[in-house]
Amino acid sequence: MSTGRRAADTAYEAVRRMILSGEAAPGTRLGEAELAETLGLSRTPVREAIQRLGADGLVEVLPHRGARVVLWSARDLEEIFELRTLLEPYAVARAARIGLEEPVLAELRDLCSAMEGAAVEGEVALLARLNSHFHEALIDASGNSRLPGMLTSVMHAPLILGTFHRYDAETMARSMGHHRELVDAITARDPEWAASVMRSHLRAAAANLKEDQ
Amino acid sequence: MSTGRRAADTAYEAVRRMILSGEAAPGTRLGEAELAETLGLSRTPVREAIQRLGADGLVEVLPHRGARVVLWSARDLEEIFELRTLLEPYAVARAARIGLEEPVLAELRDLCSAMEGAAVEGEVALLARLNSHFHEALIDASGNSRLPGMLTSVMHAPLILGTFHRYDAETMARSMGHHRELVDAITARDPEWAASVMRSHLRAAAANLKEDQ
DNA sequence: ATCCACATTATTGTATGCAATGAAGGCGGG
DNA sequence: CCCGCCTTCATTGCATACAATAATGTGGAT
Repeated sequence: MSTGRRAADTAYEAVRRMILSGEAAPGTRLGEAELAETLGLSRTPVREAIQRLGADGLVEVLPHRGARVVLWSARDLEEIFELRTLLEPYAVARAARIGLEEPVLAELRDLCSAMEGAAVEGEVALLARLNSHFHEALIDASGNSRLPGMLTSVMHAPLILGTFHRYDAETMARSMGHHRELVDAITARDPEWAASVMRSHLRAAAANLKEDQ
Repeated sequence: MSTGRRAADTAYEAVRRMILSGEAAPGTRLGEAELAETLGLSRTPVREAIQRLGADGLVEVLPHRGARVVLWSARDLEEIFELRTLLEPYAVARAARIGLEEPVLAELRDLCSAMEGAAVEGEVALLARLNSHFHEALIDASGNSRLPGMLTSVMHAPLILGTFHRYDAETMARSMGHHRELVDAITARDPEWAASVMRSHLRAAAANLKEDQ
């Protein structure tokens, strides 16, 4: 990935990072002038960045009224997990059918190990990041070049972060187990197996989210 | 839908229309200054419009090198139809489960009639427009507010247009039949039926596309 | 005291000028 | 004659000034 040298890219990444890290909480107003000053840029690239984030579904832009970091309702989470339940099993089934190169499989296994480590240490933020990385890698491996773009709007880390925070030890272990099983299913080139595990993985996450909110 | 009074909206709709109507053919370069002059605006709102179209997947923007109307490869079509085959059956199943108000069903039936008329008259462009409208209505009826946005990038009329152009009389009649059956399945509140018909509808379209390219 | 109208103000939307980047063409060397 | 470098040019990217809009606060009337 090229470190975009355009100011608009800088702004995009900076604001995105603010949102994903939680520094800019949901509902926060994103004033163009304020951001521009903070980032040492003019309003033009900041404006472009905000629009892009709007297209990503991370901020809500109202004409003549500025932009705010989106607030997720219970219904939003429900919708998001339903769409993921539809698309991600498809992605891993495709990946399993195509078959992945050994280096890619190794990378996935490494991510599993790293996630297990983070889970044990209780480093939830790191875990959320690694988890996103893992899912993104699988989606990329599907061979459908449109899938990653389609899922960006429903794969935002704040959601996942919220998910992990609520996990007890058993649920966490189960989730980590799903990851391993997923890689094994793909390695075995069994699309049905892979898709089923992914469905379980996502429904388990959705159930956990539902139960306490 | 409000007729956006912002210049950026005007530009967005104008350029979008150029592309969807075929006035701006795939591969056409979209110069900011040129468009701005044509539309009687400055480059700023035109730029915003182009970015939005880029997010929609209608134009390809290369840093420092401008924007072009996207060119669809056979692989792109394959990917698109696979994703539609995943998402649209889900949408109609949901619609069937929820159940639609009679006025909505009536509107869908009217669309069927209008499409049948256009098909008989050979008005392919009109048919494509009505068809898009029909599918969009179904997607909106799914009750998942994220689905429409997700599908915009794969529901662009030029593709559909190309599809209808190749249809012979029998294939066309079958396609129109699918539409009617879809509405009936939803009216009967049978999710499985609705989803199956939609899958057939889309696979038939994909097969037709494949066969002659 | 409450409500409405109006002026004020903060912020977004648009235009324009300048800077920076990439492409094209010409010039010189091999 | 062909290849590579350098200059030139068109176009995008960015900054800033100005215009338009919506929110806010104030004053007066009921």
